[in-house]
Amino acid sequence: MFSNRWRFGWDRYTEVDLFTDHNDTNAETLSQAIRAASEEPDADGSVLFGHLQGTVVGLRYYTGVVNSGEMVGLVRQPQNPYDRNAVMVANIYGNQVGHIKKELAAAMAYVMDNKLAKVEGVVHSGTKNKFTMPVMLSFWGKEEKKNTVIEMMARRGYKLNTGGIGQAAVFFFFQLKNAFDNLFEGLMESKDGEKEAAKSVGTPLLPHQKKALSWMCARENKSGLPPFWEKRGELYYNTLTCFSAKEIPERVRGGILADDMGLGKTLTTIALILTNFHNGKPLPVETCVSVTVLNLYFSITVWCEQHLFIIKWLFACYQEGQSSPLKARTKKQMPPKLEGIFISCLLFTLYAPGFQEDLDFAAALGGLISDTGFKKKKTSKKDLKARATLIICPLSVLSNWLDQFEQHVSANVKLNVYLYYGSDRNRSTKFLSSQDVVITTYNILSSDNGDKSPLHVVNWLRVVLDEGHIIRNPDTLMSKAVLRFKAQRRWILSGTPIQNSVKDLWMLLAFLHLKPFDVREWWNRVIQRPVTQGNKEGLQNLQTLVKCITLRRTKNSEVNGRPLVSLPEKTVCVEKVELSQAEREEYELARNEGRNTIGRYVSEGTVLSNYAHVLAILMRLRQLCCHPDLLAKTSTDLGAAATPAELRERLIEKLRMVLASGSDEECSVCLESVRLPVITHCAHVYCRPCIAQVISTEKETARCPLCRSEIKTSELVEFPQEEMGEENGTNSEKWRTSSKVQALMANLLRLRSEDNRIKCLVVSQFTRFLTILETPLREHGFSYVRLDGTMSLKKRTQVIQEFQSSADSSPVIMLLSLKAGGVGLNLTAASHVFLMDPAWNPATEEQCIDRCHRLGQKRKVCVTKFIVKDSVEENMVKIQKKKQDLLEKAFGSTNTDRKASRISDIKALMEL
DNA sequence: ACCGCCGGGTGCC
DNA sequence: ACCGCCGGGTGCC
Repeated sequence: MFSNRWRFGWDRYTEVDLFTDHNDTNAETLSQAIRAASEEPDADGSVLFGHLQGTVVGLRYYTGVVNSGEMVGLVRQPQNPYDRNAVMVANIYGNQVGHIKKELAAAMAYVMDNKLAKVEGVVHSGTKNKFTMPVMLSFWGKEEKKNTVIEMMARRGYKLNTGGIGQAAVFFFFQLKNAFDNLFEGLMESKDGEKEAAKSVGTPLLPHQKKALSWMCARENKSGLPPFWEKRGELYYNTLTCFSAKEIPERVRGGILADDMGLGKTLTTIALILTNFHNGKPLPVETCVSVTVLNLYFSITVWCEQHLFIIKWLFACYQEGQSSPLKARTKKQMPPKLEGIFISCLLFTLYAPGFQEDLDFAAALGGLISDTGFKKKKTSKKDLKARATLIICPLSVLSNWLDQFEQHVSANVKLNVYLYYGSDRNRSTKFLSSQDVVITTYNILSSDNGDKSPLHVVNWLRVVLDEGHIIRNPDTLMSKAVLRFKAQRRWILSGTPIQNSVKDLWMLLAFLHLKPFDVREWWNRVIQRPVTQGNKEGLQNLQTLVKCITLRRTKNSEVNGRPLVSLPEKTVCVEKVELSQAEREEYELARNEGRNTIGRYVSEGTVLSNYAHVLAILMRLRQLCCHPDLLAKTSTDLGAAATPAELRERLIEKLRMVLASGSDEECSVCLESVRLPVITHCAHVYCRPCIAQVISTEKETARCPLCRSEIKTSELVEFPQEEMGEENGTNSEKWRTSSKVQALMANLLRLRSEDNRIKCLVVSQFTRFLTILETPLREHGFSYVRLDGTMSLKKRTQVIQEFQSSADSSPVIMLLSLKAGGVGLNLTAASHVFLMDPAWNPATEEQCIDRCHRLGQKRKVCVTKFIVKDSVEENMVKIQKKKQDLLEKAFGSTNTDRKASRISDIKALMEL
């Protein structure tokens, strides 16, 4: 019988399958096939064409089983020797279940091979017999392919059931975003208790850091069931995919630490590395103490009679140790009886200077203590030899990691940290594996790609992705590289795990090997599509999933009723500024003019279609509040454009006007400040991805969210690249002051007279205003630096370093553009913040203030907001308050609400 | 495998 | 006996 297997090869002898355990090898290739099949371009714009009841045949030849309700994967098998149209059916873990019946397979093969549709299967009723079973197929694809596919299938006698397919509701990002904000909130409750860090961690941990450490250790050590798995009788059952397995599903060892910036993710990670080695023991590290002991041994043969026997014993052990494969470090725990001698030895070193180091002996001694003193438990399914933790971070924080290791690891502990960076980096895998920590950057990763890259050969104990949201795009080289690491434990550190949409999460879960969602198809079907279609259940599942693997605390979180971190007091005061006679006259003129125009729009009901103009009017007023010279000279009206080129020119001009001032223009789709701005033919500005999303969802019927004019992707106008970041020289022939400038200078001079080392942030949305402010600062001899969005990364870090320096010569003022820099910016050297002009979005202001009011701030922080009396600014502040209220109860607000509130905002601003 | 399909055996009722 | 019917053999692609 056994030989039949070979003789008959592909033949139909059932023995073949009974003898072969292809669960492992075949499942892997099938999984790969499914993965490959679903790694097609994003299925985002897909619509459901229809359903079809099909049949899976040949069940008896395969080992894969399917439960009622379980999803299955459909993979084309063009190489099948019996039928080149074959479509294989596999379960979630990639075990083959059977084939699609051949006539249906022939029809499907055409559709699948020509990428007309993606076909998905669900087995609704359980297996009635051993030979075939029904499968519900659904066809998904681009709207324009829909009819082709339906006709195609109909011609072969398969009528797609298109009934009951409702048009998916169009959900804008912000509605999801609200849900996401919630998604990552409150992930703190009832996690584990606190855990003390190993002794080698030199910095005492704060309570919330001990909690994080405890949670992280538990995530690495405990072997409970992963999310959505439960035990049902003898089987493990996945409640989402309805898949069940005999073996306990592999648990994700790791997760996402999504604490807010400044709560000490780095320190906690360092503590984790030192505290949780194999079997929950601390990382064995060399300590100077042990080295000293050996020095002693070699330097003095007879030192103290009462210790001689121990030294002899140690030496004996050392020799014995030579023959056993010992861990080459001193474990932190040592037998109590030895502690005495270690201390004695330490004391002795004070009297016996000039010893040579002998690391070999130290290493052996260390190994001996752990291996002979404490017998290791043989619990290892895992590779206990894995030692090194690989940390990948953006270049900008690399030095921070090195500093933090320096700072937080006890002085007497020697931790091997290798910086895998630069062209002469050590590529020896043996060397890398032997390190305690290897640090590298995402850039190195994308160049050090390929299977033979040293980073991909090493068996890591742990891989940590700092600022892990960097890999959210799965198409990048580094994302692909990150998935191929061999590691036992995987962590993602990120303050902002979701930036735009659910899609951002997939890469993170794939990196963590959260099965089955590491295969894109299952993720798309179970989470992404339900969620983007606004399915409550999908969102709930996502929430559960995230909750299981994420720890997130914000600066405002509380533990046992006490704030996580206590920051110095922060006071915010508003300083009302009176305009001068001349300024007031100019302002009133502009205001009346604008008020008339907007009033007309309001009564005509055309506010939203003239939105760009309304914004321009408001901008003009806001600029007048700061400084008369801020006014943009160019202000062409969008009249009837003669030619397309002319229209384009005018649109660009509009866009330039909105952007040039550096104001915080907000996209009406995502309600964030615009990224990659584009302007529509109706002159409304959006982020390109946001408006592209709207257009792709609504297709031909797409309309501008603000004015409902028809919009097309081809008609979106971008800002010409060469003009980006171009900063026109100020027309500073004759500089003049303004009331706001005066108010600021009065404050700065007063502060300097109190303490000339007080550092201030001076913040404006208008970069040109910052330029104007430079003149009086120079005149009064203030040393200042400037940070705005136009500066290169290198320049930025340099400026920040200068400003943060405590040297007497360091600048005391930073001119800061409101939007410049990421959230990570650390400007704790400043204790005073001057906000020169109110922002539309109060969160932007908060974020800016938080750059100095954050962990590390030692002084009280004083924030001054300058607001011009009787002006648009005062009204903006009122609306800000209202917006904040709205934001707090963010859920339930619909797009129409937002539009209505926008119109009423504008009316309020103009006091109409 | 409680079906369908195939092909050989068979042939009034 | 160029059909129908019966019953055994058989069975994914």
